[in-house]
Amino acid sequence: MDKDRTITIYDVAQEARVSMATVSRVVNNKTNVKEKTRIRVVEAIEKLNYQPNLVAKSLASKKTTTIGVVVPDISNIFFANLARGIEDVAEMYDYQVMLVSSDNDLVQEEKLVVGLLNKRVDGFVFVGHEVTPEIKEVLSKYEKPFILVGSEGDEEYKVNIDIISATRKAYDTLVSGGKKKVALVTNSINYKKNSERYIEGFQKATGAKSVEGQVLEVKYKYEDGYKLAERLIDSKFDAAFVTNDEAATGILNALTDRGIKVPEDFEVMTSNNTLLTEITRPSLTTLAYSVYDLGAISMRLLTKLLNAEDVMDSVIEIPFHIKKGTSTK
Amino acid sequence: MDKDRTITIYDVAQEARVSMATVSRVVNNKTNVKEKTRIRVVEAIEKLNYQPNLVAKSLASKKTTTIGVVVPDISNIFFANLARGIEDVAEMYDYQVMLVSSDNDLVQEEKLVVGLLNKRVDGFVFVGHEVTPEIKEVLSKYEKPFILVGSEGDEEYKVNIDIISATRKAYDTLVSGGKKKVALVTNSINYKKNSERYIEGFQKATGAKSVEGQVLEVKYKYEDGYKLAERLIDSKFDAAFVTNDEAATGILNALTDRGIKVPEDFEVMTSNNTLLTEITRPSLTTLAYSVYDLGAISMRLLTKLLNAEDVMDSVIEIPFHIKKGTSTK
DNA sequence: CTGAAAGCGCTAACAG
DNA sequence: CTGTTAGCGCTTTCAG
Repeated sequence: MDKDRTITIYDVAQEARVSMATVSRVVNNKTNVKEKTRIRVVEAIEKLNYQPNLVAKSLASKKTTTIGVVVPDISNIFFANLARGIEDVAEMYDYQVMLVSSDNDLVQEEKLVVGLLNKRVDGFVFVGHEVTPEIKEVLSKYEKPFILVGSEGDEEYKVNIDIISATRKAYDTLVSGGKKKVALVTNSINYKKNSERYIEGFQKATGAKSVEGQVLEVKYKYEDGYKLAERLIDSKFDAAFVTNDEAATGILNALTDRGIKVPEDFEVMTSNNTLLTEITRPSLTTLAYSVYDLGAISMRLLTKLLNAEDVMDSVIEIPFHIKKGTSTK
Repeated sequence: MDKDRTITIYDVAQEARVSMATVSRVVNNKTNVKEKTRIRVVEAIEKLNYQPNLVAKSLASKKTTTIGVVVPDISNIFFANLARGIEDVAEMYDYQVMLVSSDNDLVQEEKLVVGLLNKRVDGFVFVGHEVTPEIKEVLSKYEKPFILVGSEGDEEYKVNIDIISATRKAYDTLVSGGKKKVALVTNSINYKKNSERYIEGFQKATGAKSVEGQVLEVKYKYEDGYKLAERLIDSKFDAAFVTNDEAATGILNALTDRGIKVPEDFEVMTSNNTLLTEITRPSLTTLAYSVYDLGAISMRLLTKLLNAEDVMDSVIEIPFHIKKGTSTK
């Protein structure tokens, strides 16, 4: 009898002179166990230092208590903050998180999702980007619930800010500073549905039927924003509302590096309320809301779905306000 | 016969008129299968759209092809970059990543590790912080390999830069700019072993036996750095080498916000080469190396351990250089 | 090269 | 309140 054998529920059962079923019951906190037996079992568990094998449990119960989190890129500070919120509440509810970055590559993403599905995650939260029809199909085939956070789309479960009204407020603060020609800088290639909302808000704000020529495209990267600044200047814009902090930071720095005074000659506003907005000089005026909460709330919603709790609202809007930095007047 | 039953290896076996064992062999790319049979099986797999249940596989094989990644805080840009490197190579080798943030809370961390262990992850990478003896013990009991990345300690497998020589170079670039009194700003509370190295390097660089009074404590947060600046000024330092970008950024901004000219009156240097170093004005001079690679290399090392490949070096040092920003002369 | 059969460690009726 | 008994879906000897 080798000592290093892994202790199973069966060993505990023997030690406590009960059946495996009873051990299983106390391990899972089922109520129908006599107090005296429970104690005996608990003692046996401690004596043997029993640790449950959760993969066996998963196989038998068809639940893994792990969820998949798909972000475009975990090294982007916005997504990282959001992921942290997800992680913390996952942990509170005893879920583990499998994290993957999709890089906005749809083919890649489908592969990743299938991989997670084969590991039988119980559900998903998709961060910051929509879900393709293909992925939605496989998700529904496996009957796995999923939440969209920080993005738009016609899915059932979503948590986000009200982009349209946020954009209107952003526009208002820009023009109230005396600016005339404001650009909307967004990424409609990788974040299509989100962009559509921003554009819709922008239209409503400007009162124009078409905002063509006023909507500029960026990748959500510092460098990309930096490069875009030139076009902003050439096109005689004097303000920009940017839908991502990294890009906004690039724009801001490029502007000041070229000697353009912010906010005197050009105002810039951003959207994510990350640390970056505090770091730049001038600091960035931003839509303000807790990115962390966005994640936390979406994960909480998912736990409700997984535990068949009532969910009052399948679409949750997070409140926001405008936080003044020195990049606007 | 309901159509929605999940397709198992058994169904495939029937369809292909072979045994489960054979299906298992082709699924796992074993060589000992006749080409003709293999084809029949593959066709059956495609016809039925069979997807393996990886948790069943894990239970039977005692391997999960998932690894645990423990970071202090995924919302810290440095760790997020590192995690991305880990994630990418994990994916290349068909591993999934379970990510947890420990918040430098040792008790919490042990709980998290035990949780991952119960899910039978195959190995760990610990990012940016040491592993307590308690955790090491449980790890060895389960015989799970682990890598330390971005931190020091006496563990077997490590990947990091050479902190001592890095600190010396940092010190040299600071004094070569004409500074006399340079501070080492680090976090020895949460990153003890790492700090010891920095301090050791600092001692060697200054040639002093004691560097007391020159070593200041920060948390690795922007706010914390911001607050610390006052002490730096009061103590008449005119330069600082900071071991974390967020903290360094805080110091830099606090300095300039108080009207102190950087680098004329005060030089600051940082360590992580993250985006933050480019964003600040002046930009930060930093130790330069690929944080992403740090993660990627450590994960690659782990795969070697898991696949029983030869590992030439159990301790890997990543090359680095000094990247001049405008925060030093 | 292929099949039979015994698990992996746990859950979940079902019976008592 | 407790025990018995099938599985969950796959791997892995061991024969042949």
